[in-house]
Amino acid sequence: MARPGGRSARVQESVHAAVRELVGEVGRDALTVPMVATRAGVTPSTIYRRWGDLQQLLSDVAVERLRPETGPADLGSLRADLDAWAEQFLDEMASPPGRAYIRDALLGDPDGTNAGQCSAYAAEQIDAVLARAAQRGEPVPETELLIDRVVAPIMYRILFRPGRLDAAYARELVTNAVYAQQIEAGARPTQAADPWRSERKPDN
Amino acid sequence: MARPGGRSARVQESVHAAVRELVGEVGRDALTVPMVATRAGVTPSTIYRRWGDLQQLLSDVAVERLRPETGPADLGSLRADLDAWAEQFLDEMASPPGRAYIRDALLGDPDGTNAGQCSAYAAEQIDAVLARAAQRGEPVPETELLIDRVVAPIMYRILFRPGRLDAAYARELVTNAVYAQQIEAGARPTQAADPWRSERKPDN
DNA sequence: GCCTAGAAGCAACAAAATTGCATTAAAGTG
DNA sequence: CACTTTAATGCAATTTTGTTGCTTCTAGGC
Repeated sequence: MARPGGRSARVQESVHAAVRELVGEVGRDALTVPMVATRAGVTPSTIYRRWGDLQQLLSDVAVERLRPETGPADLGSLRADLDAWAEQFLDEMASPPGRAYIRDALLGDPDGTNAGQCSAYAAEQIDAVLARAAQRGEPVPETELLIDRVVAPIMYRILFRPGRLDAAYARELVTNAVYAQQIEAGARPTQAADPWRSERKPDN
Repeated sequence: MARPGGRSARVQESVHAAVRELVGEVGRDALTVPMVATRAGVTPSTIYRRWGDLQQLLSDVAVERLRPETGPADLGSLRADLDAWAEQFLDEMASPPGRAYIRDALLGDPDGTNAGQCSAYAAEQIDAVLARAAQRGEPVPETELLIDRVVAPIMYRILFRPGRLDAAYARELVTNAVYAQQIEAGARPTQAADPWRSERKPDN
Protein backbone atom coordinates (compact mmCIF):
# COMPACT_ATOMS: atom_id res chain seq x y z
CA MET A 1 0.00 0.00 0.00
CA ALA A 2 1.71 3.13 -1.20
CA ARG A 3 -0.47 5.42 0.86
CA PRO A 4 -0.96 4.09 4.35
CA GLY A 5 -2.32 7.20 6.04
CA GLY A 6 -5.48 9.28 6.07
CA ARG A 7 -8.46 8.27 4.05
CA SER A 8 -7.07 4.98 2.82
CA ALA A 9 -6.44 3.92 6.37
CA ARG A 10 -9.92 4.94 7.41
CA VAL A 11 -11.45 2.99 4.56
CA GLN A 12 -9.40 -0.08 5.37
CA GLU A 13 -10.37 0.04 9.01
CA SER A 14 -13.98 0.67 8.18
CA VAL A 15 -14.09 -2.25 5.77
CA HIS A 16 -12.35 -4.60 8.17
CA ALA A 17 -14.74 -3.60 10.91
CA ALA A 18 -17.69 -4.17 8.61
CA VAL A 19 -16.43 -7.66 7.83
CA ARG A 20 -16.03 -8.53 11.49
CA GLU A 21 -19.47 -7.23 12.34
CA LEU A 22 -21.22 -8.91 9.45
CA VAL A 23 -19.51 -12.24 9.97
CA GLY A 24 -20.99 -12.18 13.43
CA GLU A 25 -24.41 -11.09 12.25
CA VAL A 26 -25.15 -13.00 9.07
CA GLY A 27 -22.36 -15.56 9.02
CA ARG A 28 -19.45 -15.94 6.68
CA ASP A 29 -21.41 -17.77 4.03
CA ALA A 30 -23.99 -15.06 3.56
CA LEU A 31 -21.34 -12.38 3.29
CA THR A 32 -21.08 -10.50 0.00
CA VAL A 33 -18.92 -7.66 -1.17
CA PRO A 34 -21.82 -5.25 -1.74
CA MET A 35 -23.05 -6.02 1.76
CA VAL A 36 -19.68 -5.21 3.28
CA ALA A 37 -19.41 -2.08 1.18
CA THR A 38 -22.77 -0.79 2.33
CA ARG A 39 -21.97 -1.40 5.97
CA ALA A 40 -18.57 0.21 5.62
CA GLY A 41 -20.05 3.23 3.87
CA VAL A 42 -17.99 2.61 0.77
CA THR A 43 -18.72 1.73 -2.84
CA PRO A 44 -18.24 -1.89 -3.89
CA SER A 45 -15.77 -0.93 -6.57
CA THR A 46 -13.41 0.33 -3.90
CA ILE A 47 -13.33 -3.10 -2.32
CA TYR A 48 -12.98 -4.89 -5.63
CA ARG A 49 -10.08 -2.66 -6.58
CA ARG A 50 -8.23 -2.89 -3.30
CA TRP A 51 -8.83 -6.52 -2.42
CA GLY A 52 -9.84 -8.18 -5.65
CA ASP A 53 -12.59 -10.30 -4.20
CA LEU A 54 -14.24 -11.37 -1.00
CA GLN A 55 -11.78 -14.19 -0.35
CA GLN A 56 -8.76 -11.98 -0.34
CA LEU A 57 -10.52 -9.52 1.91
CA LEU A 58 -11.43 -12.29 4.33
CA SER A 59 -7.87 -13.55 4.17
CA ASP A 60 -6.64 -10.09 5.14
CA VAL A 61 -9.00 -9.90 8.08
CA ALA A 62 -8.15 -13.44 9.16
CA VAL A 63 -4.42 -12.83 9.28
CA GLU A 64 -4.97 -9.82 11.45
CA ARG A 65 -7.01 -11.85 13.87
CA LEU A 66 -4.44 -14.63 13.92
CA ARG A 67 -1.71 -12.28 15.06
CA PRO A 68 -0.88 -13.10 18.67
CA GLU A 69 -1.84 -10.22 20.90
CA THR A 70 0.69 -11.01 23.58
CA GLY A 71 4.07 -12.65 24.00
CA PRO A 72 4.19 -16.19 25.42
CA ALA A 73 3.93 -16.42 29.20
CA ASP A 74 7.07 -16.85 31.29
CA LEU A 75 6.50 -19.69 33.73
CA GLY A 76 10.10 -20.23 34.70
CA SER A 77 11.12 -23.21 32.59
CA LEU A 78 11.29 -24.23 28.97
CA ARG A 79 8.98 -27.13 29.48
CA ALA A 80 6.34 -25.11 31.29
CA ASP A 81 6.50 -22.30 28.76
CA LEU A 82 6.22 -24.65 25.81
CA ASP A 83 3.36 -26.55 27.38
CA ALA A 84 1.47 -23.38 28.07
CA TRP A 85 2.14 -21.94 24.67
CA ALA A 86 1.20 -25.10 22.81
CA GLU A 87 -2.00 -25.49 24.78
CA GLN A 88 -3.06 -21.95 24.09
CA PHE A 89 -2.06 -22.25 20.45
CA LEU A 90 -4.10 -25.40 20.02
CA ASP A 91 -7.02 -23.91 21.88
CA GLU A 92 -7.15 -20.83 19.73
CA MET A 93 -6.49 -22.55 16.44
CA ALA A 94 -8.80 -25.52 16.96
CA SER A 95 -11.76 -23.44 18.10
CA PRO A 96 -14.45 -22.94 15.48
CA PRO A 97 -13.52 -19.31 14.87
CA GLY A 98 -9.84 -20.25 14.79
CA ARG A 99 -10.44 -22.92 12.19
CA ALA A 100 -12.44 -20.46 10.14
CA TYR A 101 -9.66 -17.88 10.28
CA ILE A 102 -7.06 -20.40 9.25
CA ARG A 103 -9.13 -21.49 6.30
CA ASP A 104 -9.81 -17.93 5.26
CA ALA A 105 -6.16 -16.98 5.60
CA LEU A 106 -5.12 -19.84 3.33
CA LEU A 107 -8.00 -19.34 0.97
CA GLY A 108 -7.60 -15.89 -0.47
CA ASP A 109 -3.85 -15.95 -0.65
CA PRO A 110 -2.59 -16.39 -4.21
CA ASP A 111 1.10 -15.92 -3.41
CA GLY A 112 1.24 -17.49 0.04
CA THR A 113 2.09 -14.23 1.79
CA ASN A 114 -0.64 -14.52 4.37
CA ALA A 115 0.04 -18.17 5.09
CA GLY A 116 3.72 -17.34 5.51
CA GLN A 117 2.74 -14.63 7.96
CA CYS A 118 0.78 -17.10 10.07
CA SER A 119 3.75 -19.41 10.17
CA ALA A 120 5.99 -16.52 11.09
CA TYR A 121 3.78 -15.60 14.03
CA ALA A 122 4.14 -19.07 15.49
CA ALA A 123 7.88 -19.11 14.85
CA GLU A 124 8.30 -15.77 16.61
CA GLN A 125 6.48 -16.98 19.67
CA ILE A 126 8.52 -20.14 19.82
CA ASP A 127 11.71 -18.18 19.31
CA ALA A 128 10.82 -15.98 22.25
CA VAL A 129 10.30 -19.00 24.48
CA LEU A 130 13.54 -20.59 23.35
CA ALA A 131 15.55 -17.41 23.74
CA ARG A 132 14.36 -17.07 27.31
CA ALA A 133 15.21 -20.67 28.07
CA ALA A 134 18.66 -20.27 26.55
CA GLN A 135 19.24 -17.25 28.70
CA ARG A 136 18.35 -19.31 31.75
CA GLY A 137 21.01 -21.75 30.65
CA GLU A 138 18.63 -24.51 29.65
CA PRO A 139 19.48 -26.60 26.60
CA VAL A 140 17.03 -25.68 23.85
CA PRO A 141 15.83 -27.46 20.71
CA GLU A 142 15.77 -25.68 17.40
CA THR A 143 12.74 -23.71 16.36
CA GLU A 144 12.39 -25.86 13.27
CA LEU A 145 12.12 -29.00 15.36
CA LEU A 146 9.25 -27.52 17.33
CA ILE A 147 7.50 -26.37 14.20
CA ASP A 148 7.75 -29.83 12.67
CA ARG A 149 6.84 -31.65 15.86
CA VAL A 150 4.30 -29.40 17.52
CA VAL A 151 2.89 -26.80 15.18
CA ALA A 152 2.67 -28.95 12.06
CA PRO A 153 0.74 -31.85 13.62
CA ILE A 154 -1.72 -29.46 15.22
CA MET A 155 -2.34 -27.58 12.02
CA TYR A 156 -2.54 -30.76 9.99
CA ARG A 157 -5.21 -32.17 12.21
CA ILE A 158 -7.15 -28.96 12.24
CA LEU A 159 -7.16 -28.76 8.47
CA PHE A 160 -7.42 -32.39 7.44
CA ARG A 161 -9.07 -34.32 10.21
CA PRO A 162 -12.46 -33.71 11.70
CA GLY A 163 -11.71 -35.02 15.20
CA ARG A 164 -11.41 -33.07 18.39
CA LEU A 165 -8.11 -31.89 19.81
CA ASP A 166 -7.38 -31.27 23.44
CA ALA A 167 -4.68 -29.82 25.62
CA ALA A 168 -3.30 -33.26 26.43
CA TYR A 169 -2.41 -33.77 22.80
CA ALA A 170 -0.52 -30.48 22.73
CA ARG A 171 1.46 -31.48 25.83
CA GLU A 172 2.22 -34.83 24.29
CA LEU A 173 3.68 -33.20 21.24
CA VAL A 174 5.78 -30.94 23.39
CA THR A 175 6.95 -33.89 25.44
CA ASN A 176 8.09 -35.71 22.36
CA ALA A 177 9.85 -32.68 20.92
CA VAL A 178 11.66 -31.95 24.18
CA TYR A 179 12.50 -35.62 24.56
CA ALA A 180 14.07 -35.55 21.13
CA GLN A 181 16.06 -32.50 22.08
CA GLN A 182 17.29 -34.18 25.25
CA ILE A 183 18.51 -37.15 23.27
CA GLU A 184 20.26 -34.81 20.94
CA ALA A 185 21.96 -33.26 23.95
CA GLY A 186 23.27 -36.73 24.80
CA ALA A 187 21.27 -37.49 27.92
CA ARG A 188 18.61 -40.18 27.69
CA PRO A 189 15.91 -38.77 29.94
CA THR A 190 14.62 -40.98 32.67
CA GLN A 191 11.57 -39.10 33.88
CA ALA A 192 9.33 -39.35 30.85
CA ALA A 193 8.62 -43.00 30.43
CA ASP A 194 8.11 -43.89 26.82
CA PRO A 195 6.35 -40.81 25.51
CA TRP A 196 6.26 -42.26 22.00
CA ARG A 197 3.68 -44.85 22.64
CA SER A 198 0.90 -42.45 23.28
CA GLU A 199 0.72 -40.56 20.00
CA ARG A 200 -2.99 -40.96 19.75
CA LYS A 201 -5.67 -41.32 17.22
CA PRO A 202 -8.15 -38.50 16.76
CA ASP A 203 -11.48 -38.98 18.47
CA ASN A 204 -13.72 -39.04 15.43
CA MET B 1 -26.31 -38.48 -4.36
CA ALA B 2 -29.47 -40.45 -4.23
CA ARG B 3 -29.28 -41.36 -7.88
CA PRO B 4 -25.79 -42.43 -8.82
CA GLY B 5 -26.44 -44.10 -12.19
CA GLY B 6 -27.35 -43.18 -15.71
CA ARG B 7 -27.68 -39.56 -16.67
CA SER B 8 -26.49 -38.14 -13.36
CA ALA B 9 -23.30 -40.12 -13.66
CA ARG B 10 -22.78 -38.97 -17.23
CA VAL B 11 -23.30 -35.35 -16.26
CA GLN B 12 -20.88 -35.66 -13.38
CA GLU B 13 -18.21 -37.22 -15.52
CA SER B 14 -18.78 -34.71 -18.28
CA VAL B 15 -18.50 -31.79 -15.88
CA HIS B 16 -15.38 -33.16 -14.22
CA ALA B 17 -13.80 -33.69 -17.61
CA ALA B 18 -14.69 -30.16 -18.64
CA VAL B 19 -13.03 -28.80 -15.52
CA ARG B 20 -9.86 -30.77 -16.13
CA GLU B 21 -9.69 -29.67 -19.74
CA LEU B 22 -10.40 -26.03 -19.07
CA VAL B 23 -7.99 -25.78 -16.16
CA GLY B 24 -5.33 -26.86 -18.60
CA GLU B 25 -6.49 -24.52 -21.33
CA VAL B 26 -7.39 -21.26 -19.65
CA GLY B 27 -6.05 -21.75 -16.13
CA ARG B 28 -7.85 -22.07 -12.85
CA ASP B 29 -8.27 -18.34 -12.35
CA ALA B 30 -10.12 -17.76 -15.60
CA LEU B 31 -12.46 -20.64 -14.93
CA THR B 32 -16.15 -19.86 -14.49
CA VAL B 33 -19.21 -21.99 -13.94
CA PRO B 34 -20.90 -20.96 -17.20
CA MET B 35 -17.70 -21.80 -19.06
CA VAL B 36 -17.57 -25.27 -17.55
CA ALA B 37 -21.26 -25.76 -18.22
CA THR B 38 -20.88 -24.90 -21.89
CA ARG B 39 -17.95 -27.24 -22.33
CA ALA B 40 -19.72 -30.04 -20.53
CA GLY B 41 -22.88 -29.57 -22.58
CA VAL B 42 -24.94 -28.77 -19.51
CA THR B 43 -26.80 -25.74 -18.24
CA PRO B 44 -25.16 -23.66 -15.52
CA SER B 45 -28.05 -24.16 -13.16
CA THR B 46 -27.30 -27.86 -13.09
CA ILE B 47 -23.84 -27.16 -11.78
CA TYR B 48 -25.04 -24.60 -9.27
CA ARG B 49 -27.61 -27.00 -7.97
CA ARG B 50 -25.33 -30.01 -7.70
CA TRP B 51 -22.14 -28.37 -6.52
CA GLY B 52 -23.21 -25.02 -5.13
CA ASP B 53 -20.38 -23.04 -6.61
CA LEU B 54 -17.13 -23.27 -8.50
CA GLN B 55 -15.05 -23.86 -5.37
CA GLN B 56 -16.94 -26.91 -4.32
CA LEU B 57 -16.76 -28.29 -7.83
CA LEU B 58 -13.01 -27.71 -7.93
CA SER B 59 -12.70 -29.33 -4.53
CA ASP B 60 -14.49 -32.38 -5.84
CA VAL B 61 -12.22 -32.65 -8.83
CA ALA B 62 -9.14 -32.06 -6.70
CA VAL B 63 -9.92 -34.88 -4.29
CA GLU B 64 -10.31 -37.24 -7.19
CA ARG B 65 -6.92 -36.29 -8.52
CA LEU B 66 -5.32 -36.61 -5.11
CA ARG B 67 -6.42 -40.22 -4.84
CA PRO B 68 -3.34 -42.41 -5.15
CA GLU B 69 -3.52 -44.46 -8.33
CA THR B 70 -1.34 -47.27 -7.05
CA GLY B 71 -0.37 -48.93 -3.80
CA PRO B 72 2.99 -48.10 -2.26
CA ALA B 73 5.97 -49.93 -3.75
CA ASP B 74 7.35 -53.01 -2.01
CA LEU B 75 11.10 -52.63 -1.72
CA GLY B 76 11.67 -55.32 0.85
CA SER B 77 11.98 -53.37 4.08
CA LEU B 78 9.98 -50.94 6.16
CA ARG B 79 12.62 -48.29 5.89
CA ALA B 80 12.96 -48.52 2.14
CA ASP B 81 9.20 -48.57 1.62
CA LEU B 82 8.66 -45.56 3.85
CA ASP B 83 11.48 -43.62 2.24
CA ALA B 84 10.13 -44.30 -1.21
CA TRP B 85 6.58 -43.50 -0.25
CA ALA B 86 7.48 -40.28 1.56
CA GLU B 87 9.61 -39.09 -1.32
CA GLN B 88 6.87 -39.71 -3.82
CA PHE B 89 4.28 -38.17 -1.55
CA LEU B 90 6.33 -35.04 -1.10
CA ASP B 91 7.08 -34.86 -4.80
CA GLU B 92 3.48 -35.07 -5.82
CA MET B 93 2.14 -32.80 -3.12
CA ALA B 94 4.79 -30.12 -3.35
CA SER B 95 4.63 -29.84 -7.13
CA PRO B 96 2.73 -26.83 -8.45
CA PRO B 97 -0.26 -28.91 -9.55
CA GLY B 98 -0.17 -30.81 -6.27
CA ARG B 99 -0.22 -27.60 -4.27
CA ALA B 100 -3.09 -26.35 -6.37
CA TYR B 101 -5.10 -29.50 -5.79
CA ILE B 102 -4.51 -29.37 -2.06
CA ARG B 103 -5.65 -25.79 -1.89
CA ASP B 104 -8.70 -26.53 -3.99
CA ALA B 105 -9.56 -29.56 -1.92
CA LEU B 106 -9.44 -27.54 1.29
CA LEU B 107 -11.11 -24.53 -0.20
CA GLY B 108 -14.52 -25.72 -1.28
CA ASP B 109 -15.08 -28.04 1.61
CA PRO B 110 -17.54 -26.63 4.12
CA ASP B 111 -17.76 -29.72 6.29
CA GLY B 112 -14.23 -31.07 5.95
CA THR B 113 -15.27 -34.21 4.12
CA ASN B 114 -12.85 -33.73 1.27
CA ALA B 115 -9.96 -32.83 3.51
CA GLY B 116 -10.69 -35.90 5.58
CA GLN B 117 -10.62 -37.97 2.44
CA CYS B 118 -7.15 -36.68 1.57
CA SER B 119 -5.92 -37.56 5.01
CA ALA B 120 -7.50 -40.99 4.69
CA TYR B 121 -5.67 -41.63 1.42
CA ALA B 122 -2.32 -41.02 3.09
CA ALA B 123 -3.27 -43.12 6.10
CA GLU B 124 -4.28 -46.02 3.85
CA GLN B 125 -0.99 -45.97 2.04
CA ILE B 126 0.96 -45.88 5.27
CA ASP B 127 -1.16 -48.66 6.69
CA ALA B 128 -0.36 -50.80 3.68
CA VAL B 129 3.36 -50.27 4.15
CA LEU B 130 3.14 -51.01 7.86
CA ALA B 131 1.03 -54.10 7.39
CA ARG B 132 3.57 -55.50 4.97
CA ALA B 133 6.42 -54.76 7.34
CA ALA B 134 4.57 -56.39 10.22
CA GLN B 135 4.05 -59.47 8.12
CA ARG B 136 7.79 -59.59 7.50
CA GLY B 137 8.24 -59.56 11.23
CA GLU B 138 9.67 -56.06 11.44
CA PRO B 139 8.71 -53.90 14.40
CA VAL B 140 6.43 -51.15 13.11
CA PRO B 141 5.49 -47.71 14.42
CA GLU B 142 1.88 -46.66 14.62
CA THR B 143 0.22 -45.00 11.67
CA GLU B 144 -0.55 -41.97 13.80
CA LEU B 145 3.11 -41.46 14.57
CA LEU B 146 3.98 -41.38 10.90
CA ILE B 147 1.16 -39.00 10.14
CA ASP B 148 2.31 -36.62 12.86
CA ARG B 149 5.99 -36.96 12.02
CA VAL B 150 6.06 -37.28 8.26
CA VAL B 151 2.80 -36.26 6.64
CA ALA B 152 1.99 -33.31 8.87
CA PRO B 153 5.35 -31.50 8.51
CA ILE B 154 5.26 -31.93 4.75
CA MET B 155 1.75 -30.61 4.43
CA TYR B 156 2.42 -27.79 6.87
CA ARG B 157 5.36 -26.57 4.85
CA ILE B 158 3.49 -26.86 1.61
CA LEU B 159 0.62 -24.82 2.92
CA PHE B 160 2.31 -22.30 5.17
CA ARG B 161 5.86 -21.81 4.02
CA PRO B 162 7.03 -20.66 0.64
CA GLY B 163 10.34 -22.56 0.58
CA ARG B 164 11.29 -25.51 -1.52
CA LEU B 165 11.10 -29.10 -0.31
CA ASP B 166 13.25 -31.95 -1.49
CA ALA B 167 13.48 -35.70 -1.15
CA ALA B 168 16.19 -35.42 1.49
CA TYR B 169 13.76 -33.70 3.82
CA ALA B 170 11.26 -36.50 3.36
CA ARG B 171 13.91 -39.09 4.21
CA GLU B 172 14.93 -37.11 7.25
CA LEU B 173 11.39 -37.13 8.56
CA VAL B 174 11.16 -40.86 8.00
CA THR B 175 14.48 -41.37 9.75
CA ASN B 176 13.28 -39.51 12.79
CA ALA B 177 9.98 -41.32 12.90
CA VAL B 178 11.59 -44.74 12.59
CA TYR B 179 14.21 -43.76 15.13
CA ALA B 180 11.44 -42.87 17.53
CA GLN B 181 9.82 -46.21 16.90
CA GLN B 182 13.06 -48.03 17.57
CA ILE B 183 13.44 -46.29 20.88
CA GLU B 184 9.91 -47.23 21.70
CA ALA B 185 10.81 -50.83 20.93
CA GLY B 186 13.52 -50.53 23.56
CA ALA B 187 16.60 -50.66 21.33
CA ARG B 188 18.58 -47.47 21.07
CA PRO B 189 19.70 -47.59 17.45
CA THR B 190 23.37 -47.24 16.75
CA GLN B 191 23.39 -46.81 13.00
CA ALA B 192 21.67 -43.48 12.65
CA ALA B 193 23.92 -41.01 14.39
CA ASP B 194 21.98 -38.11 15.80
CA PRO B 195 19.23 -37.69 13.28
CA TRP B 196 17.67 -34.91 15.30
CA ARG B 197 20.24 -32.31 14.64
CA SER B 198 19.49 -32.02 10.97
CA GLU B 199 15.87 -30.95 11.01
CA ARG B 200 16.48 -28.17 8.60
CA LYS B 201 15.24 -24.74 7.83
CA PRO B 202 13.37 -24.18 4.57
CA ASP B 203 15.39 -22.64 1.78
CA ASN B 204 13.52 -19.40 1.41
C1' DG C 1 -0.35 26.95 -0.18
C1' DC C 2 0.13 24.65 -4.68
C1' DC C 3 0.96 20.35 -7.66
C1' DT C 4 0.75 15.38 -8.34
C1' DA C 5 -0.76 10.97 -8.28
C1' DG C 6 -2.87 7.34 -5.80
C1' DA C 7 -7.26 6.23 -4.05
C1' DA C 8 -12.29 6.57 -3.81
C1' DG C 9 -16.93 7.70 -5.87
C1' DC C 10 -20.25 7.16 -9.46
C1' DA C 11 -22.73 5.07 -13.08
C1' DA C 12 -23.33 2.22 -16.94
C1' DC C 13 -22.42 -2.18 -18.38
C1' DA C 14 -21.26 -7.19 -18.51
C1' DA C 15 -21.32 -11.40 -16.33
C1' DA C 16 -22.67 -14.49 -12.75
C1' DA C 17 -25.87 -16.59 -9.66
C1' DT C 18 -30.63 -17.66 -8.33
C1' DT C 19 -35.22 -19.45 -8.93
C1' DG C 20 -39.90 -21.10 -10.64
C1' DC C 21 -41.69 -24.10 -13.78
C1' DA C 22 -41.65 -27.65 -17.38
C1' DT C 23 -39.44 -31.84 -18.88
C1' DT C 24 -36.64 -35.93 -18.70
C1' DA C 25 -35.31 -40.27 -17.16
C1' DA C 26 -33.60 -43.34 -13.05
C1' DA C 27 -35.31 -46.29 -9.67
C1' DG C 28 -39.11 -48.48 -7.34
C1' DT C 29 -43.77 -51.14 -7.60
C1' DG C 30 -47.00 -54.32 -8.85
C1' DC D 1 -43.02 -54.97 -18.55
C1' DA D 2 -46.00 -51.11 -18.12
C1' DC D 3 -46.78 -47.72 -14.55
C1' DT D 4 -45.65 -44.52 -10.85
C1' DT D 5 -42.66 -41.71 -8.41
C1' DT D 6 -39.34 -38.36 -7.87
C1' DA D 7 -34.63 -36.81 -8.25
C1' DA D 8 -32.22 -34.44 -11.66
C1' DT D 9 -31.85 -31.57 -15.61
C1' DG D 10 -33.22 -27.89 -19.03
C1' DC D 11 -34.94 -23.40 -19.89
C1' DA D 12 -35.80 -18.62 -19.18
C1' DA D 13 -36.71 -14.67 -16.46
C1' DT D 14 -34.84 -12.16 -12.70
C1' DT D 15 -31.66 -10.67 -9.29
C1' DT D 16 -27.28 -9.97 -7.79
C1' DT D 17 -22.50 -9.47 -8.33
C1' DG D 18 -18.34 -8.06 -10.72
C1' DT D 19 -15.99 -4.78 -14.07
C1' DT D 20 -14.60 -0.53 -16.13
C1' DG D 21 -14.11 4.32 -17.79
C1' DC D 22 -14.31 8.55 -16.03
C1' DT D 23 -14.61 12.11 -12.43
C1' DT D 24 -13.68 13.78 -7.87
C1' DC D 25 -11.19 13.91 -3.70
C1' DT D 26 -7.20 14.06 -0.75
C1' DA D 27 -2.63 12.66 1.34
C1' DG D 28 2.08 13.54 0.57
C1' DG D 29 5.85 16.11 -1.75
C1' DC D 30 7.55 20.61 -3.22
